[in-house]
Amino acid sequence: MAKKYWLVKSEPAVFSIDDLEKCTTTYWDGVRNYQARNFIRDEMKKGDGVLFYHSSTEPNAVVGYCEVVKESYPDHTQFDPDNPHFDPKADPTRLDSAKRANPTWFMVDIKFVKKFKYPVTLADIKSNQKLKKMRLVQRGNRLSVMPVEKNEWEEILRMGK
DNA sequence: GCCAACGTTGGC
DNA sequence: GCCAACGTTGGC
Repeated sequence: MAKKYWLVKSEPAVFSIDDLEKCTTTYWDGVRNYQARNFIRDEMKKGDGVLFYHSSTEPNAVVGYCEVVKESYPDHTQFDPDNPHFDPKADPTRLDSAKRANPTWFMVDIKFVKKFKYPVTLADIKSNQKLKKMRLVQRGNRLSVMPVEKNEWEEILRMGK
């Protein structure tokens, strides 16, 4: 299976590339969108490259990249009423319920690889012809996890250094 | 803070 | 199954 490429969004006020650099490896929890869930559950494989994008900040930018180090497993935060990502529909009141055995939401582990010397801003991406087709810059795309083409990955790494 | 886009929910 | 209402995302 060929290596694939992804982009994940994070608000740096919540979790930034610096936070990832500090902890090195983390689980990517809290994805609550079915399309993004399917990418995580079915398609993200160990060794895949993941661009790390800061959203809702100034400037919005791809700030580095990381790597998938553990493939999909249940996102435990869906079951925890005290967690902001709690999902009452996924919640099994009983620990042995079928819902816990058949979870709705999944996560992967990602590991820090590199912080860009030059963050690749949203404006940079929009003004680069080679990146016109990126899902990130297509109309109304709110996915927090999305696939990236190999040539787009290479171009962004080239821009960020 | 505004608002467009779009996913989800719930009444029918 | 339709669709209006509502909530969230995220750029500006």
